[in-house]
Amino acid sequence: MESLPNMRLTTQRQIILEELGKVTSHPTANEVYDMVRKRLPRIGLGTVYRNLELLAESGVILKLEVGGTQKRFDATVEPHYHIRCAQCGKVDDIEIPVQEQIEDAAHQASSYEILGHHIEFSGICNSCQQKGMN
Amino acid sequence: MESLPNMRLTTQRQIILEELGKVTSHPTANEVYDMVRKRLPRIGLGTVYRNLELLAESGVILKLEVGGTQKRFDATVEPHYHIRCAQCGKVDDIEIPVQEQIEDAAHQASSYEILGHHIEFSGICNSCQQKGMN
DNA sequence: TTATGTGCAAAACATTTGCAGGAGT
DNA sequence: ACTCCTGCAAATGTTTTGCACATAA
Repeated sequence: MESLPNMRLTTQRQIILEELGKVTSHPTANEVYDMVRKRLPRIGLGTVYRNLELLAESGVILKLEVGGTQKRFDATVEPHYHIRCAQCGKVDDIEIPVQEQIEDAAHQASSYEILGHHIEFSGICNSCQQKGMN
Repeated sequence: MESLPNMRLTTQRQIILEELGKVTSHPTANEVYDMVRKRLPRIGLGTVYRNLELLAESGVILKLEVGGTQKRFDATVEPHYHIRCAQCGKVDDIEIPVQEQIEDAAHQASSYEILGHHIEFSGICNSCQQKGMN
């Protein structure tokens, strides 16, 4: 989990990490591609996917397996939960305490070796609530 | 949420529902397709997708947006949580009490209108634990 | 210098959709 | 009859991969 183990510090890697760090919006790979392309116009989408995957594997970033058709990425690796707008698909952090004790409950209830958990709320975001008013 | 509202009771629909009801394994669309094809060899994969989608929309079945690349489907619509094997991708139910109160916490913490929540544990299933021993 | 990474394009998957013919009600 | 539904195949969207060249260490 140290930073960038076994990995060269390439320009592409660096800029992907920087751009992901700038936003709180949990972008998809394609959105990261768009952000990065403004600074590195010749970068390939494949490179973005490869790097996001590698960075997630080494724990530098988080790969979110939330609802919807695309994976999303998050520069914040500390445990936290998410809420996803059922209307527009946007994903935000939700600041409620991490429920460590439910992993004990899970351990009691299951023969799996428990590694972790994630809570995803679904709801309607502010701007979709607005739009729904007319 | 009543059963099959606004929907014709076609053979395909009926058998998809029956087959999904037989298993507790949260199959993917493709797995449902394989199950159903044994009884209806000429059914199309598109039909399976269309019906799973429709049945999920009307609340007759559950569409699980869990980790992994494929959506999974569940004949049990009562709220419950899942655990996914980090190794083989298998998804099982996990029988811990539904944490209703965290939706109140979420309501306090977010400007979203909260609709629901889901908890997904990750772990290593029995048979993958076995395999890991050698 | 050499293993790792990149750009590009093609391939691989998962899912959706258009359409002409078929079947519930 | 009159919709709604199906099978088929093609299209779409997302992610992965092969390969020749480039580059960080």
